[in-house]
Amino acid sequence: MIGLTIGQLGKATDTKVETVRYYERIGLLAAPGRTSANYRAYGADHLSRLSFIRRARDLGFSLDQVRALLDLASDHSRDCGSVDMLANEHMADIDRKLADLTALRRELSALINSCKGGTISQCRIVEALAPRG
Amino acid sequence: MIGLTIGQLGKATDTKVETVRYYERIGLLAAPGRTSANYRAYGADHLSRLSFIRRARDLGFSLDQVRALLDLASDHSRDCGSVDMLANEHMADIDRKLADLTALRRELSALINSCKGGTISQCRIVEALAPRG
DNA sequence: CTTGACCCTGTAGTTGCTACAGGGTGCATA
DNA sequence: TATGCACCCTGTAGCAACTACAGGGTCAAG
Repeated sequence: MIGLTIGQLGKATDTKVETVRYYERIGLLAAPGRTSANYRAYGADHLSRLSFIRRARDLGFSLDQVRALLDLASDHSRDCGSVDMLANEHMADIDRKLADLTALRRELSALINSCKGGTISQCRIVEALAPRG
Repeated sequence: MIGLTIGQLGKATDTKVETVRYYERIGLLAAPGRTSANYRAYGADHLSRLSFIRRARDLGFSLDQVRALLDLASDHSRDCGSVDMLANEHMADIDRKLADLTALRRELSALINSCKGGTISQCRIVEALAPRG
């Protein structure tokens, strides 16, 4: 028990206080002990777990994926294949998003290049958006 | 007045019925007339406006951006520079997201490659996520 | 002893829908 | 005529992942 306040924990993990409480509410972070004034008092275990959560979130894992990762990580004797699988699935997600965004970018870029100025009534962007407008 | 039902309008624009009603609720699509049975009856103007909305959404514009585009597009004599600006801002957003995702992909890829199998306790992925875990 | 920064709970807002529940309508068919 | 089915209506609650209050209590410094 090192007795961090919620604000200190937040600062240490770059997490807003409300977010920490939110993680507690949804059962991702265990409820800590309380001081006599009913303040949350966090220990080293909370700090490391929240660090894990934030790092995984930064890498784009959903809260559900983070939960799964935490479950997997807690069993040290388990084969790490399942962790690898989760990471690879997430990688595939990212690749899909990249492809989508790239296609979008191309289309929007073509649209923007088609605009040669003038008034809205001649604007190719507006025209392209509303084919029968 | 061509008298489309909400279902027909939805089919024509590839929009779910609930989504059409949602657009009406938030004031993006004008409330149409009603039949004697209180069914919504849409006209050509609704069809073209909803087409515009859906196309812009497909291109990744937010509803707020769509609203702005619709406002701009309604004034035909206006210079189209403002439309161009909005499109360019959106393009910049896309580029930022692309850069973020690419960085993420690189980081995650490095993480995945570091895993050489074995148990969780030796797993570099878990290790990298929880530096002091 | 007061000011300000922190803490507490609980609830509602954000974005863009989606999914009911609990009803009414319209058309075809037996 | 009844009955079934697909469609329509309103209103509300849910999703992710927070964020932002409102309306209070606590604590340390000056």
